[in-house]
Amino acid sequence: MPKKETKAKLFQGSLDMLILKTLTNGSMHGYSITRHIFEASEEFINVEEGSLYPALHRMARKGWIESSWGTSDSNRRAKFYKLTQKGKKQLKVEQAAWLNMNSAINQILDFRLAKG
Amino acid sequence: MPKKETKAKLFQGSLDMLILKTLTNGSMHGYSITRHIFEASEEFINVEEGSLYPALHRMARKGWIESSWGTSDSNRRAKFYKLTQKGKKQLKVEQAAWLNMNSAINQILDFRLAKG
DNA sequence: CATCTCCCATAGAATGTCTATGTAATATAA
DNA sequence: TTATATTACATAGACATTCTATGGGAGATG
Repeated sequence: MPKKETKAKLFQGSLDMLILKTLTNGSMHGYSITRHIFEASEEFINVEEGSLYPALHRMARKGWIESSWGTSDSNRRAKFYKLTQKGKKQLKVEQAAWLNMNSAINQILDFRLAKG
Repeated sequence: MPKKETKAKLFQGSLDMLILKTLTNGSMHGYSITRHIFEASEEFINVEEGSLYPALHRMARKGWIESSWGTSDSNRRAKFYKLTQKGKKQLKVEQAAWLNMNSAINQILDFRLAKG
């Protein structure tokens, strides 16, 4: 066996935020979004296509992102997504929630009984 | 309306870790576990009973915790759970995964294009 | 011309959390 | 002593999100 691939599973609920954040770097097509997330996370987070596309469609339905067909760097048909104002607001909301939950969880992980 | 209760939803996959960690403080019954988590998180994380008990049963099935009936501080019948060796190992695994994912996500959130 | 990489998409499984509901015993307040 | 609140366990079913698996097509590469 080549490598201990422990397949880092995403915490459910965090993908939207990662996509929104990635799109603050500018309009991007789906495939490219996963590449960015992969690289930005030092190859730790690999968003599966079966997670990505449903998420993008969901987010478009909610008005957080908008799509338009175009041509990718490698000259292929690709659907480009860009953040809407609503999406920018949503990102802020999700980042705040993330920070709160993050600190709450870390507090529990470091929790020590210091009574008396 | 009294308060803006934005109901902090748990990221799916983190509850087991919180329970395991809580039980490192010693044997505890279910209801008490949620109280501990609630207080340790500064009243941010309120684990619903519909989440808690299925989680406990799941974890018992996996051999991470063991249960036995006893009497609570308030003199009621309660099922006490304690960590097994397997559970302690599992906690380490989940904490490591949490730290990795945590740092990966935070990296993305702080991601800035610094090319050139 | 074959293969690889890029790019989109969906169905269905798996998982875990939530809401809602039910039960029951003890503690507390009226 | 009766009503209410709190403690404590439990499950069913809804819901949401991610995953695996699969399919297709078009341009790049050898």
